[in-house]
Amino acid sequence: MPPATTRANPERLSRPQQVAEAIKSWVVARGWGPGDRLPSEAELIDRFAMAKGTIREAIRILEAQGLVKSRTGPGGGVFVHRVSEERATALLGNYFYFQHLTIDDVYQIRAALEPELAASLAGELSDPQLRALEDVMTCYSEPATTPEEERAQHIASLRFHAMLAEMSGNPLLRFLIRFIANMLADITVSRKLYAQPNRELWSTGLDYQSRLVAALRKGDKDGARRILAEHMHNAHRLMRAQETVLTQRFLPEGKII
Amino acid sequence: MPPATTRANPERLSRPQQVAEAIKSWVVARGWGPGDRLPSEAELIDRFAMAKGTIREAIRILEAQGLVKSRTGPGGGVFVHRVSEERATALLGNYFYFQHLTIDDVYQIRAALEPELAASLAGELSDPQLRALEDVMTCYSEPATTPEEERAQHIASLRFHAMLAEMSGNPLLRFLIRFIANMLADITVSRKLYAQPNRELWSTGLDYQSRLVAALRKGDKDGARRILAEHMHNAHRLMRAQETVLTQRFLPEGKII
DNA sequence: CCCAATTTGTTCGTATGTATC
DNA sequence: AGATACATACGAACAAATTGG
Repeated sequence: MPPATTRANPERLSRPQQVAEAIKSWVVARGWGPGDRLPSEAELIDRFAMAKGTIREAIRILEAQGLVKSRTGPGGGVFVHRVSEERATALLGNYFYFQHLTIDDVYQIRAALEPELAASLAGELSDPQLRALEDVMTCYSEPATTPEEERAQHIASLRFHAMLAEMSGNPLLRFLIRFIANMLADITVSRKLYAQPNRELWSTGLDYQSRLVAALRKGDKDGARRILAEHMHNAHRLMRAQETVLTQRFLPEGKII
Repeated sequence: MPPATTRANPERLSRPQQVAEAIKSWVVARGWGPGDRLPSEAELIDRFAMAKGTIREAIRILEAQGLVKSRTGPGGGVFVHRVSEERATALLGNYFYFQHLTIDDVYQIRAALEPELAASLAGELSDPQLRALEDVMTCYSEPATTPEEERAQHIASLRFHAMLAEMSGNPLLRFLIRFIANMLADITVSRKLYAQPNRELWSTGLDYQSRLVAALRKGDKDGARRILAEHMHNAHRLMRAQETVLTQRFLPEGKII
């Protein structure tokens, strides 16, 4: 059993949970991977000597974690599935739903991670990749005239960062930056009604990003790091000034960015 | 649109999934929080006009995500539950089970985050907190004589970092560092049998950590940042030298650190 | 200590939906 | 179109756990 090293805590697992854990152990022990088929419902009922409902609940647990997918029909069944980034993002988002994150919290992380990302990508990107980044920048080549437009530009700007992360060869860095960008994109900006679009946010953001792409193309690691560090510092300052608040809601599974 | 030969819309949700999403929406819309009770199984069966099994599967989905807990008996029921750090760690670990993380990947993140953590804590810790850190350090005040002992010291050293993270007021930073420490603690060190315990790892690690605690006590932010940065750089180098490999396995839900 | 009420947990039999051949 | 193989859903009954009298 997976928690063979079960903790002293006498917290018992329900039977479906036990079955789910047992199946996970099978998968690991037998080296099964994405696409491999688990025993059919009927077989599982036999092997575990449990009722159909119990087995089905176990499958649901694994499915909710993103570890399996099931298909009906002949040749169907339950299959091991690589946990998707969307699922992982949604599940981790559930955790932070109950934490109170502030703008400061989020930007402390961004300020630490994103410059590192930029440095690691400098000189490593292909021309199509660099052009793809420039394409996103065209979404905000003109200053926004309404708060709605500005919000759309803000999201596009976050997509720029998510795309940058996507190009990293480090899966951990990639996930973390994209996760944070998704959280920020999911924010509703609470702003006084008379507030005008922030031209400074637009112009400095655009300036930073074009300088960044230039540094990336040149292979200037230190420059890229420094530019993004400044960018983060500035974005943090401007976000705070706008009294942006992080609203608490469950992230939908579909990715925004 | 593509002909019928292509697979049917994969976005279709099964009924239990629909119910689970609907319940999540209720919780958010009505502002329910941890401890609040969901309608009973019987009520849900009525409201959704679905069979008991279907409703139960929906509850299981929410439970697998760590969002609810259920209790039997009078006064029992299904209750909204704050997603625990352990659960979030296990769920996110499932995602990285299918990614191939290298030591380099992990240390790129540690090198970016941990110095920032140290700087933010300098001068902010109470005497009991600083003493707690020093207590953990006593676990490796003597050099290890066997590979097993060295492994135990390595884990204790990771606990030091996890404790440090625990003291941060930033929930995001706290989670990320503890998550990574847990992953590293879960690693099995694959080492040639004739390899001797690495005295250098021990002595430099101990030295760094005591200098760090001193800087934290003194409130020397820049010093703390620099010490931890050097520490990470060195640990990275030594881990690579030892040909440590990241084994892929599902993290058990119980926290190691 | 037992009993009764309440609520989730489990079982079984049957029927339906869906994809493949 | 029909047969087959699989998951999906339903409903009624029973079991187990917890609380309070």
